[in-house]
Amino acid sequence: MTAQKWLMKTEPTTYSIDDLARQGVTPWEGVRNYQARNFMRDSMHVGDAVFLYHSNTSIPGIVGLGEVASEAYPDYFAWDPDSKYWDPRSTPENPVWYMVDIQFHRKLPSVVSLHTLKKDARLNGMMVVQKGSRLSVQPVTPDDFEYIMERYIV
DNA sequence: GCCAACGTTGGC
DNA sequence: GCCAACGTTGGC
Repeated sequence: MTAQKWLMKTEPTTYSIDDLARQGVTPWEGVRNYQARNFMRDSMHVGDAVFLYHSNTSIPGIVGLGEVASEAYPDYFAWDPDSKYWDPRSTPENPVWYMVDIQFHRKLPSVVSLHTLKKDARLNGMMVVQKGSRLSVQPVTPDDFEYIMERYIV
């Protein structure tokens, strides 16, 4: 079975592709949605390829490539009252939220915009182009991933 | 800044 | 268990 592929959103004002480029690898903390958590905890594995996506910005779209660098482990930011990701329901004994480490591969020379993805009929099954799609961690089919790589990413 | 879509919460 | 109210996401 081939490795799963993913799309992970981030708001560039919070954590951008440039921040990731600088850090190289980072814990992907702050995911507070059960479906997204389940994908990370149950289906992600080291080595899975990731599209890094900027949301809530002038040109939303895929801005870089990365890789899952750890299996899921508890998001310890949830235990820190000083963190904006604090959630008192989560404890070290009973973690509610999980995260993975993400390894930077490269920043794209130009954004593969959401607009571009939406225009391409070949991609109209993709989760991110669906109206109202808010999931910040999404699976991408190997077909769609490969197609985007070949068609839009040199 | 607006607002549609969605997820969560809590009263009943 | 239903569903209205509320909060958040994120495109535009």
